[in-house]
Amino acid sequence: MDRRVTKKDDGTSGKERPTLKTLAFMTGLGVTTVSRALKDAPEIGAETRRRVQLVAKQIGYRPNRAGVRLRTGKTNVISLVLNTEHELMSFVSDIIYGVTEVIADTPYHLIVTPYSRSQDPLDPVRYLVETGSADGVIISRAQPNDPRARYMLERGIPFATHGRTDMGLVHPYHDFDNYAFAGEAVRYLAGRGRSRLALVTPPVGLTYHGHTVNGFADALSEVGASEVPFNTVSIDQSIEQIRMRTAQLMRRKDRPDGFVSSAAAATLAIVAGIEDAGLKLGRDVDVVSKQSSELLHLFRRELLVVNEDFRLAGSELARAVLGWIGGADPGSLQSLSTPSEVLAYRG
Amino acid sequence: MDRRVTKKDDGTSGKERPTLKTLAFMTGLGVTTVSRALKDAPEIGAETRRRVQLVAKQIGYRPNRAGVRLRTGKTNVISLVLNTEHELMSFVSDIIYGVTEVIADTPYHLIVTPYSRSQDPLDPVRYLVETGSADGVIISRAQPNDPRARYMLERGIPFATHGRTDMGLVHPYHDFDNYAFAGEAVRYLAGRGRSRLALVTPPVGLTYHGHTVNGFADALSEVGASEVPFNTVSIDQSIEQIRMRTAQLMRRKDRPDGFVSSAAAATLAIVAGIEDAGLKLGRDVDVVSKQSSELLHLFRRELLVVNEDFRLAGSELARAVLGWIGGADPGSLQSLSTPSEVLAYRG
DNA sequence: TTGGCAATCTGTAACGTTTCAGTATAGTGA
DNA sequence: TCACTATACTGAAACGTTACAGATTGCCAA
Repeated sequence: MDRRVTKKDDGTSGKERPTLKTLAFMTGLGVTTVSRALKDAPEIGAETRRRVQLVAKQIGYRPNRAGVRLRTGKTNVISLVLNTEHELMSFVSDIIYGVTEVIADTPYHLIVTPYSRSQDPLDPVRYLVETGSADGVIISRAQPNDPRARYMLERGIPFATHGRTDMGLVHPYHDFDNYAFAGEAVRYLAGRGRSRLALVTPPVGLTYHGHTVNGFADALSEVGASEVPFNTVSIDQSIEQIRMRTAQLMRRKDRPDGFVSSAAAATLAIVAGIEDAGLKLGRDVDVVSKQSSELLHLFRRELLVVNEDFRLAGSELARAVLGWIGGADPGSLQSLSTPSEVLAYRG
Repeated sequence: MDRRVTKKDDGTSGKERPTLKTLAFMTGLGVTTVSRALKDAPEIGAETRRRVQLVAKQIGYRPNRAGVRLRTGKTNVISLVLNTEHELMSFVSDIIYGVTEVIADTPYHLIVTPYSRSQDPLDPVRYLVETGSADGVIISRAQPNDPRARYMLERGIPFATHGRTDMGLVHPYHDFDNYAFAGEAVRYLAGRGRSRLALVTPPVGLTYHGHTVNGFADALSEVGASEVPFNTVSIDQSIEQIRMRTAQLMRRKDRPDGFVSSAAAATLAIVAGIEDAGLKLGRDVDVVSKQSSELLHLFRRELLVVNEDFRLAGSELARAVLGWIGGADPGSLQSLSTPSEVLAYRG
C-alpha cells in the first residue's frame, strides 16, 4: 500500500502527518538544520533553534519512530519479560504501572514479552536481542546464576533484574530485602511467644529463595526458635497443594506454631489448611506474610503482614534501565527495598 | 552513532544481522526478488521461492521492523490501553496474558499504554492514532457513548472494546454477560430464601453498569424480591469506603439479606463490613460475587461465586483486533461470554 | 588585501523494506 | 522469420531520520 498523496511531498499537503520536510518547508530551512535544531545541537543559531521548535510545537510535530529506529537503531522501547504462569497476579499489574509511570514522559514505549512454562526463559530474551526489538530489558525471577543476565551482558544490551544474581557480574537490579523480611518475621513471631516456625519459601532456584531461607535460619538461631521443616511447599505451587500440605502438617503433633509466608496467595492457602486441621489463627498459630496489596487483613484480621511494593519495583527497574541506556554506571543502578515493620491489624 | 562496519554491506560481513541484501547476495538474486519470494508472490518461480526461503530460514533472517514500518506504515503493534488507577488487578494480568497468547505466533508486539485518573481517556488513544504507533488498539471500560470508539471509527483504526458501547455504531467487542450474571445471582439468592437484595454496582458511566442494574432489576421483579438501595457504593471505590458503607447499611433494621457484588475486591470489603456490623455470612446474609481468580472461597467458604475469565477476554479481544486488521467484518468480531452457574463451596 | 577561521547552514547518502516500472528470456502463433 | 506474450527476474525510488562532508558568510589577524 502506497500512501502518497502528492508526487513529492513539499510538506504542504496538510492532512498528512508533519515530518522534518514539512518543518523545513515551513521554516525555509534545510531538513538537516531542522533536525539539529530540534535536538538543541550547538551549531544552530539560537534564534533559528527557537523558531524551529516553536513551529514544531505549533503543528504538533512528532518524530517518526520508524525513521529514527531505522537510521539510528534506537527503538525507544523497553521490554518487560514475564512468565505467563508463575508471576504473581498483583506483580504483573503493579510492576507494569510502575514502569509506565517512569517512562510516561519519555519517548519510550513498554512492550510485554511473555514466555510460558515450557519455554527456556532465555528464549524471549534471545528474541529481543537478536531482533533488536528493545533498547532495554527488564526481567523478573532472577536466579543466582542467571543465563539471561549473562547473555545480555555479553551482548551489551542494557537490562535490569527484579531480584539479584550471584555470578560476580555487576548489573542493575531492584530487590526487596527478603533476608530482612524473613528475619523480622521470625523475631516478631518469637516476640509473640512462637518458637516452632515453618517457612513457606519462594520458588527454589530463584535468588530470593536463598535470601529468605538464610534470613529465616539466622533469625531462628538468634532468637533460639526452631524450624519445622516444610520444604515440600513453595509459593508457586497451586493453592490446593499448599492447602493440603499445610493441613497435613498441622495435624501432626510436632506442628509449627508460626508460619512465615513469602506471598499473599500462598498465605490464603496456608490459612485454609490451618483451619482444615481445626486450628485457629492467632490462637494456635500465627502467620506473618508478605503482601503487595492491602487485602490480607480483610481476609483474616489475625494475619501479620509485611508490605512489598511492586509498583515501586517497576519504577526502580525502569529508572535503572533508562539510566544504563543513558550511559550511567550499571553498578550505581542497584537498589534494595527495606521491608516495613510487621503490621498487625489495627482497629 | 553510525553502526556501519563496511562501507557498503554486501551481506558478507558475517556478524551483522542478515537483511534482504544479505539474502540477495547469498542467493545471487536481486533484493526485490528475495523480498517477493519470501512473501510467496506468484511471479516468482517455484524453485527460486523455495531456495530463498530455505536460505532465509538457515541464516535466521528476520525482517527489520523499522524498515517494514517505515515503508508500509504497518507497525505490527497492538496497544492495550489501561487505566492506571481503576483497573482490577487481576484484570490487567489476565488480559495481558490472554492477548499475548493470541499474538504469540504472529509478528505482533503488545505495547501497554496507560492513562491516569486525571487524564482524559481519549488522550492515550489520540496519541496512538496521531503518532501511528499501533495497527490496532484494545480499550477497556467501555461506555454507552464512548468518545474513544467514535474517534477510532472516524480515523479508521481497528480496535476492540472490553465491554459494549451503545451508540448505534458497530465495532468489535468482547463482553461478559453481566445482565445474565446479575439475574442468575438474584435467582440464586431467591432460591435460598433471600428477598431483600442489595447490588454493588460496577462504576457508574460504564456500559456494564447498566447491564448489571437491569439484570438485577428484571430478576428482582421476576422472583418477587425487593431491592435495598445501595447506590452510594460501586466497585471502584476504596476498600475502606465500601466496608464502612456496608457496615452502616447492615446496622439498619431494613438491612438486606443478600448482596450481589460485581467484583472480588469489593466483596472482601462487603464481607468485612457485614462482620463489622456483627452479622454472619451465610446465616444473616448471603453474598454472590463475580471473581476472576479462585480466591473467594478461601476467603469465606460461605461466599457464592461466579467466575469471569479475563484471560479469555484478552484472547477474544486480540483475535477481534487482528481479525479487523486482517480485513474481516467488524460486526462479526463481537463476542459475549456467558456466566457460569453460581458456585457454592464444595468440600 | 589575503588567508584563516568560527559560526551557521545544507545536500547527499544510508538505514531495510516494498512498490513501480521496467528488462531479458523463452515460448507461441502467423 | 517476425511480432507478441507470459514468465521470471531486476534497479531505482521512496518512506523519515541522522551522520558526514561540505558550503557560505562574516570577521579578524597578518
